[in-house]
Amino acid sequence: MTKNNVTSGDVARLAKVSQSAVSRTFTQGASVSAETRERVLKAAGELGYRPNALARAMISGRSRLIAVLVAYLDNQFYPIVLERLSLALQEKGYHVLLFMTDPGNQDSVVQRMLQYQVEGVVMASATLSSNLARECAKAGIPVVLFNRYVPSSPASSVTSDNIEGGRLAAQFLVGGGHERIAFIAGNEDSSTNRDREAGFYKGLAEHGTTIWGRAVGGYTFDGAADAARELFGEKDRPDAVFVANDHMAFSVMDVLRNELKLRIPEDVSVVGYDDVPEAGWGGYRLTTISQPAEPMIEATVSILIEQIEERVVKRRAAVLPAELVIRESARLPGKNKRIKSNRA
Amino acid sequence: MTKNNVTSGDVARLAKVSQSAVSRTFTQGASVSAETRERVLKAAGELGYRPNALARAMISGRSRLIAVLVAYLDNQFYPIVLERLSLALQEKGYHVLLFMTDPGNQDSVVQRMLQYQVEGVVMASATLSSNLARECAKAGIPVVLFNRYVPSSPASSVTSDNIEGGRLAAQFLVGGGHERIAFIAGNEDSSTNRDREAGFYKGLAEHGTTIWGRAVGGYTFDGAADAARELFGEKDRPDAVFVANDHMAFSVMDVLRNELKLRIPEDVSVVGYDDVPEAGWGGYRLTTISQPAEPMIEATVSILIEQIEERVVKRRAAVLPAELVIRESARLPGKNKRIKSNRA
DNA sequence: TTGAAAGCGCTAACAA
DNA sequence: TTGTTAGCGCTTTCAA
Repeated sequence: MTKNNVTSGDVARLAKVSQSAVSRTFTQGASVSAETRERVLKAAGELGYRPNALARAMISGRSRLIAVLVAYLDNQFYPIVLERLSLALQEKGYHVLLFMTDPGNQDSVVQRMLQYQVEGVVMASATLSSNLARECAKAGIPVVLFNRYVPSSPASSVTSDNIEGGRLAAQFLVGGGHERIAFIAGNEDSSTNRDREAGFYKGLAEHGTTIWGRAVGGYTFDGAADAARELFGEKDRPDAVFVANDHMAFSVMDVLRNELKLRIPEDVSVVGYDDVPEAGWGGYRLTTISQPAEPMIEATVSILIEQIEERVVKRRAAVLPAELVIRESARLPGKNKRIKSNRA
Repeated sequence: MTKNNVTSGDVARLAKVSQSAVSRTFTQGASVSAETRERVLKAAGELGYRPNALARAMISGRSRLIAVLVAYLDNQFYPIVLERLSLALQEKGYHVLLFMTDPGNQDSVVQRMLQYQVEGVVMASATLSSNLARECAKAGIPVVLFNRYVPSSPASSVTSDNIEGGRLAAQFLVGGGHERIAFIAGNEDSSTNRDREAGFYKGLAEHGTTIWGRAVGGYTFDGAADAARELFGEKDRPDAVFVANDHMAFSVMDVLRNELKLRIPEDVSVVGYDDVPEAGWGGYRLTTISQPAEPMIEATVSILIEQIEERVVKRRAAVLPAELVIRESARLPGKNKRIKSNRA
C-alpha cells in the first residue's frame, strides 16, 4: 500500500485511452485492439503499473485465494505437501493464505479466512470442526480434507487407500514369519488411524492370525515412545510392530534400540506409514507404506479448481493407491524388493 | 464469494441504523454508543454478517497481509520457522500469503505479492533477487531476510550469530583433541555459510590450528553425501568435521557410518548447525550449534510490524546468540555438558 | 472495439 | 455519537 499510487486511471491518462481500455488489456479474453493494447502496455511499463488484486477481487468476486489450514508441521509429511500444494496452486494462478490452527482457535480461523473471501479451503493435518464445515457450505466454498475424511460432512477428501495400506503391512509382516504382531495407533479419532488399523486387522485375519498387542501413540513423537515402552516393556514382547505413521515409527525405533537394546529387525520388525524423507535415511531405513503425495496433491487441486470454476460444491472423495516400500527395518518374507498394492 | 451476500448495508437496514454505524461497530476504537453497537451486533448475528476484509483493505490501505517466501521445505528448520511465524503473525492480526519460490520464478512472485498489496515480506530459505529488493523498496514495503542477509541491500535481516557459532564449533572440536579437522560448506554464496566458515577458521586459528580439508555440499542432502565421500575417501582422512547445517550433517553421518564403516564419534566427530528436531533423535544424536528459532521469529515480527505501523522502512539487522548443544556425535573436550556462547 | 457510467463493500471525512 | 457523502481501484454493463 503505502505508495503503490499508480492506478489504471493514471495509465489511461498517459496512454490517452479510457480507464476501461486499461482494464481490458489486463483482463484475459477482453476485446482490445492491438494498437490500444500496445499503447496501454507502454504507458503501464513507464509508470510501473500493477493491477490491484484486491480491487479486482472485489468487483469480480474472484479472490483467487485458497486457505490452507495446517495444525503442526513437525511430521515431515506435511511440509512437503504444503510445498507441492502451493506450487501447484501458484501455477493455476491461485494463492495460498496459510493458517495454523489448533482445536482451540478454529472458529476464529474460519471467520478470518471467510473475511478474506477465499474461494476454497484445504485442511491438512488439522481436525475439521463441524462449524467450519457448516460455514463453508453456507458460503458455497469447497473444502477438501487432505489425508483425512469425515463421512458425515459435505467436505471432499483426498486420502491414500489406508485400508489397503494396512492390509499390505499385515501381509508383509505375516509373510516375514512374525508371530507376535503389535500395532501402535495414532490419534484414535482420525480416519487415517481407523482405516490403517482396520486394514491391518483384516490383513492379519486373512492370514489366520490376530493382533498380539496394541498401544496408542497419538501421532506424537513422545506419545509413540511411551506406547513402545508399554508394549515392549514386558518379558513376552512382540516380534513385530506396525506403527500408524513414520513420524511415530522413528520414535519407536529409538526406544527399541537405545532404551530396550533390541535389534531391528533381528529382534523386532518395524513398519511405518507415509514414507517421509527420513524413512530413507541411514539412521532408520524404515520399511513403510508410501503415500502417493504427488497424486494426492493433484487430486486436491483438481477437485478444488473444478468446484470453484463450475460454481457447484459437491462432495467428492479421492482414494489413491498406497504401496509398500521395503527397506531394512523389517524381516523379509521372500526376495521380492517391492510389493505393489493390488488395487491400482 | 459465491454467496457471502450479507453486507454492512443489509445489517444497517435490519438494525435501523446507518451503514456507517455498522462499519463503526466493527472497527477498533470507533465511537459508537453501547445501544447502537448492541443493535448492530444483534442484526449482524441474525444475518451472519462478516466484514469483507478485501473491501476494508482497499479503503483503509491496510491489507494485513504478509508475504512469506520460501524456497524448499525439506530442511526441517524452515517448516518449524514457518509454523511459529504464522502463529506469531496471526496473533498480531496479520495473515500469511505463502509463496514457494526458486530463482527462476522470483520476478513473477514479486509481481503477484505486490498485486495483493502485502504490507511486508519475509524471505526464509530463499535467495533475494535484487529486483525484489528494489521493487519492495520502491513500494515502501519492509522486507526482512530470515536466516540470511545481503549487506548491499535495504532489506532488514535476522540471523543467529553465525560467526560466533562457527567459532564455538571450532573451539569444541579442538578441545576434543582432534587433529585433522575438516569443514563441509553449504551454499558458498550464502551469508550463513560465509559466516559459519569464517567463524570456524577464526576459532581454529585462535587455538593455533588450521583447516585440514574442505568440501562443498550446497546445503543439499545428496550434495553433502558427495562432499563426505570426497573428504573421507582418502586414506589420510579427517578425524572431525563441522558441517554447515544439520540437514547435511545427517547425510554425512549416513555416508560415514554405512558406506565408509566409520564409527561416530570414535573414528570421526561430527558437528552440525541449526539443532533441528531430528538432531535429537536416536539415529543421530547430533552435537550441533542451536539457532534460537523463537527469538529469531520474535525479532522478525517486531521489525516487520514496527516498520509497517510507523510507515518508515529502514534497514535493521538482528543477530541472536547461538549456543552449542552437546550430544553424542563428537568427542567431548571435558565433562561440561553445555557451553554457552560468550556473547549473550 | 471503445468510452461513460455504475457500483463491488467498505472506511473516513464532514456536518449535524 | 450519528448519518451523509465521497471515494478506494477496479470490472462490467451499456451505447455508441
